[in-house]
Amino acid sequence: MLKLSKKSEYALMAVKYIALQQDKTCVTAREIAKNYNLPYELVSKVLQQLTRYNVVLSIQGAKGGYRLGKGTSDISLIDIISAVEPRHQITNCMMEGSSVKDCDHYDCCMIRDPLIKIQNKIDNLLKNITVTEII
Amino acid sequence: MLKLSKKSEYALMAVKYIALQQDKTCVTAREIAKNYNLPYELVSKVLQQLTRYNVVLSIQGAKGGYRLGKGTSDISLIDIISAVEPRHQITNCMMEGSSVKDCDHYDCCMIRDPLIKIQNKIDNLLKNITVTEII
DNA sequence: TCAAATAAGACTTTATTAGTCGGGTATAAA
DNA sequence: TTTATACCCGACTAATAAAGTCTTATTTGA
Repeated sequence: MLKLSKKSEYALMAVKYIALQQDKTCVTAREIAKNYNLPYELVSKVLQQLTRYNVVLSIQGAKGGYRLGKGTSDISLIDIISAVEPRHQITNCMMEGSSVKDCDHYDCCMIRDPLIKIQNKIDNLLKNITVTEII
Repeated sequence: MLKLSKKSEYALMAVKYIALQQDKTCVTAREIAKNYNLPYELVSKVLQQLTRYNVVLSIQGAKGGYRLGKGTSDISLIDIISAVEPRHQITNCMMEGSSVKDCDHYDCCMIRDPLIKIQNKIDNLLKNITVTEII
């Protein structure tokens, strides 16, 4: 269905929000959730995943929160989406080390090559849009 | 997750299969299902949807089956995918006539415009690949 | 020490996708 | 005119994935 998950949407919103508040030392998950009326737990979870991939960095404890891990022009949309959606591939068979076990038609599949090309094009598309462009 | 549905995969496989058998007057759903070991009912359903959108045309009755509705260079991947997956948009809010009811953050959404641009780029990508290119 | 914040994972609910089934219609050929 | 083969269509079920909730632990500034 080529549909973006809520996680990805929330991640994009969160990163954009943080990017727009760069004057502050950091921004809390609660603030983002409140501002956009999103479930706090999910926003929180998404930010934790973004932290693991260094898209944002976290400051723990009271007065803690999140700030960007790099400059806005160094964060591409693929960084954000793949952080929260590690298996964002359009089909199972194009994941790292995929094989017959991921697909009943691995051997006879006639559409894998074209799909891999499409996957690469979509990835490039998302790679070429940075946070700078969306703020 | 930007993942393609099985329906779309089967549709692509079916169309490619038919395109490769153009010497035959038509190809049955059963033949396609057997050849790729796909569930017949699903292949059948997918072909019916492709028929509605004139991607293929159906010949009813005994000795019936399917053949392409247009030339291979006139069928793009977006034709095939949108036939079986009418709501293939990356988010709900970019469907024809979408409004506040489709999204809790329609009014305050800060990422809609960039996402619409991405949607358009993906659509163009799929529009520019025809069946000719994948056979 | 306390309050506010992140971290992490288990769990539940809901939505979507995938697959199945049954009955209907069309048509070539015996 | 009967039969076999094939498309047509919608309802249903099962499986999977996404979305959301809850609980507990850890960090740290005041």
